[in-house]
Amino acid sequence: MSDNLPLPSGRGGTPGDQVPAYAAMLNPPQREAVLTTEGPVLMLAGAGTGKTAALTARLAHLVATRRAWPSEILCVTFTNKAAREMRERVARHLGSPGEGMPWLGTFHSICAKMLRRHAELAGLQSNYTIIDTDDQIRLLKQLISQSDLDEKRWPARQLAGLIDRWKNRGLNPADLDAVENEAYANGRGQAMYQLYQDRLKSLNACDFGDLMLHVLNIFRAHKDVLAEYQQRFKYILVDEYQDTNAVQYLWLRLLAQERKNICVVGDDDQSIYSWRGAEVANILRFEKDFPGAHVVRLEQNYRSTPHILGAASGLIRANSERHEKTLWTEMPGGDKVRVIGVWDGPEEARRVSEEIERLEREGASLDGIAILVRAQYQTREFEDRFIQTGINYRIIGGFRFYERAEIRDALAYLRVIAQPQDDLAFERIYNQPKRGLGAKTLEKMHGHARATGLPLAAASLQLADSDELPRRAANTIGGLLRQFLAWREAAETMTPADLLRLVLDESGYNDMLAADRSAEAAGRAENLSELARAMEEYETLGDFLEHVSLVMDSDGREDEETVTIMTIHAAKGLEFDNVFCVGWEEGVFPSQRAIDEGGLASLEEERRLAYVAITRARRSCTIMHAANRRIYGQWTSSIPSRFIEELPEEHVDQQTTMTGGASLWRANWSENEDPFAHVAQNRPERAQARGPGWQRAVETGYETRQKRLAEPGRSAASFAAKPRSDIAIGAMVSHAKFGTGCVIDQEGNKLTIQFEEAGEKRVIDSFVTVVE
DNA sequence: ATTGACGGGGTTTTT
DNA sequence: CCCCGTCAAT
Repeated sequence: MSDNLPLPSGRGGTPGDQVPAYAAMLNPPQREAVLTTEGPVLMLAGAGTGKTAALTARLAHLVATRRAWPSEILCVTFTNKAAREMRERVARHLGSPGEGMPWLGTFHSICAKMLRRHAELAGLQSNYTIIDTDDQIRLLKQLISQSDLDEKRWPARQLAGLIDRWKNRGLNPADLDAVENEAYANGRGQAMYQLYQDRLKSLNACDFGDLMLHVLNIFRAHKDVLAEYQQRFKYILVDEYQDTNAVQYLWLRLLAQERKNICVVGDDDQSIYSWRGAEVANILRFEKDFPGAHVVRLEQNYRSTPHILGAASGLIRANSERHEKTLWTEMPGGDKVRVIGVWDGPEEARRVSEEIERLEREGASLDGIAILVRAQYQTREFEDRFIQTGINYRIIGGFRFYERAEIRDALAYLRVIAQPQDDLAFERIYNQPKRGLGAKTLEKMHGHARATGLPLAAASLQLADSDELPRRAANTIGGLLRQFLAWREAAETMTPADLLRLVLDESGYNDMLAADRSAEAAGRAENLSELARAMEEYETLGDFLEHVSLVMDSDGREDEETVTIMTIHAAKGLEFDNVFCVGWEEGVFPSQRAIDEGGLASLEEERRLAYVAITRARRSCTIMHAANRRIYGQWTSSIPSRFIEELPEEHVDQQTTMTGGASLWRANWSENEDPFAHVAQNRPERAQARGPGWQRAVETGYETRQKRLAEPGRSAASFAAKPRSDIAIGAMVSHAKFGTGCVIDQEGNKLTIQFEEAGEKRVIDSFVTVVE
C-alpha cells in the first residue's frame, strides 16, 4: 500500500484532508484492496465480508482520484442483479446518476455489446438475434433429423449440452479433438457442431455461449481490435471470479495482459457452478497467472452470528482443495444452529410453517425469512403448506417471466419484425394463433427456403404467390406476411410497447386469448400487458429485444411481505435474518447424483453449497431433515445428511422431534444396515464412535416423543389425512380467498377445485365450506 | 388439425 | 408420482 491517499484516522481524518466517503467505512484489508490500484489484485472475500462494498469503493476511488474515467473501467459481474446493485452503489459514491459506466455489466451483456460493434468479424450483422435454450433445442432437432440421425438415440439436449460445454471451454468446431468428436453420435459431434454454427450464422443469430466465444475469436484473430480494448480499459474488475469458466478466463487474460491492472474478487468456498463449466482452478491459480499479484483476504464477517459462522466454517473445513480462510465476527451472541429431525416431508413443512408463525409473533418480517432447498421439486411441499396456512410466500426460479409461452410468442412476433431472417421466431408463430397452417405447409416452406437460400419468411411469401400451396394456405400465409410488412413499417414510427399492442391485436392473438375460457388465459393476457408495460422504457425494438434475452429478469416484486422459497443456487449473494435449510438427507442433499457420480469433487461442491446455505443467515439458521420422504411417488426412508454430522458440535443445537421415537429411526435405518458406513470409510478414526450427529439424533429421539404425546393436535397427522366425508367430486364449495367452485378431484384432504373466478387451485378441505 | 394413449425421464441453471 | 413430448387415431 504505497499510495499516499488519505486514510481515515479517528473520526475526522487528517487535517486538511477530508476522508473520502467511499473509504470511511472500510476496515484495513478492505482499504488495502481499494487503494492497491496498480497491478493484479486477488481479493479473497469470504461470505458476508463486504466484498461488494470494497469493490464499489475501489471503483469510486479509481474515478475520484482521476486514475481513469468511468468509461475506461471494465467491471464484470455474473448476474444482472449484481451489475445493477453495483451501478447503484457506484452512482451513490460518485454522486452522479445517469449512465456513468458503460462497461459495467455481465460477461454476456458486455460481449453482446462488443459483438454488435464488430459483428461482421464474426460473420454476423449487428442486429443479430440472441436465441435462448428453447430455440437452440428446436434448431438442433431440425439439424439432427436432417442429418439422418435418430433423435431418440442422440437427443438434441445432449448435443446442446456438449456444444455448450465446448463453447464454455473456448473451443470452436475445428478445435475439437477425436475424443470430443466421439462424444456424440459415433464421431459426428464436430460435424453437428459445425452445422449448427453455420445455421446460426445464416439465421443471423447466436446463442449465449457464442457471445463469449465470438468475441474471444475476434480478439484472437484481430489484434487491432484487441489492442483497442486493451488501451481503453485501464482497470479491470471481476466479481465472483470463482465462477468464471475457461472462455471467460481466456477473454479476461487477453484484455488484462497489457496493463495488468486486474482485480478479481471471489471466494473459492462459494464455487457452486462447476457443473456449468466454472473452474475453481481459475481463482486458485490467479497468483500464477499474474505473477506479483497482491493478495488481500477479507475475513471479518458482518452478516452472521458467531454460531452460524462457526458451523459453516467447521463444515467447509472438511473440503480439501481450498484457500484457507478464517472468518471471524465481532457480532455478539446469537443462537446455535438448530438441527431438527422430523418424520416425513409434510411434517417438515409443518414445522417450518410453525416456526415462521412463531417468528412472526416475535415481530420478525416475512421478508427476512428464506427456505433454501437443494432442488426445485422440494418447493412443492412448502407451497402446499403455506397455501393452507395462509403464509405469503414466493418461489424464486421455476419458469421465468420471459420463458412463458405467451411471452415467447409475443417476442417471436417482435423478432420477426426486427429481423426477417429469424426463422426460429417465424416458425414459432406462423400458426399461433391457429390459422389452419400445419406441418405440410411448413414442410413446403422449409423446402422452398432451402432451395432458394432465402429466409423462411421470405421464401413463404414467394410460395404464397405461386400455386404450390392450396389456395387457402397461400392466402393465409400471404396475409400474414403482408401484416408483417405493415408492422415493420409501423415499427419505424411507433414505440416498441405500442407496436406490441398493435401486433397482439391485429394478429388475432388477443382474440385467441379472449376466446379461451380456460383458467390460465386471463393470466396470460395479464402477462402480455405486463410485457407491454415493461417495454415502455425502451426506445427501439432492438434495445428491448437485447434486454429481454440478456438483462430482463422477472422480479415481479410485490408490496406484500413474503417468505422466500428458493434453491440454494439462487440464494447465493443474498442474506436473510432467518434461514431454513430443509431436506438435509443423504440422496437429497448431497444429491443422489453427487453421491453416485463425480466422486469427491462433486461431493465437495455439495458441501460448498451447504456452506453457502448456512452463511445466508444473519440471525438464525435451522437445518431440517426427515426420516421418510416420497421420491418419484415412492416412500423411501432416509438418513440425515453427512453434512449435519460434520457441523461442529459446539455450534449446534439438536432438537430432533421424531414422531415415533428412536425405535422407528432404527427400524428405518436397519434396512440400510449402517447409515453412517460412509463415515466409517472416510474417517477411520470415527468408525467406533460414530459422529456427534448420530449420537445426538439417537439420544434426543425418545424425550421428544414424550413432549409430542403431551401435545395433542400436533401428532403426525400429516401422513394420515382423511378426506372429509361431506365433500365429493362434483360438489360446489366456497373458499374465503378463491370464491366458489366445483371440486374436480379429491385426494385425502387435498382438493382440486375449479373456481369460477380464480381458476384451478389445490386447497385443503378444511378451508372450504359446502355450498347449497 | 386437434385429441388421447403411451413411454421416458426426472439436480443445481446467474447468462 | 407427474410432467413432457411423441405417436396414432379421429
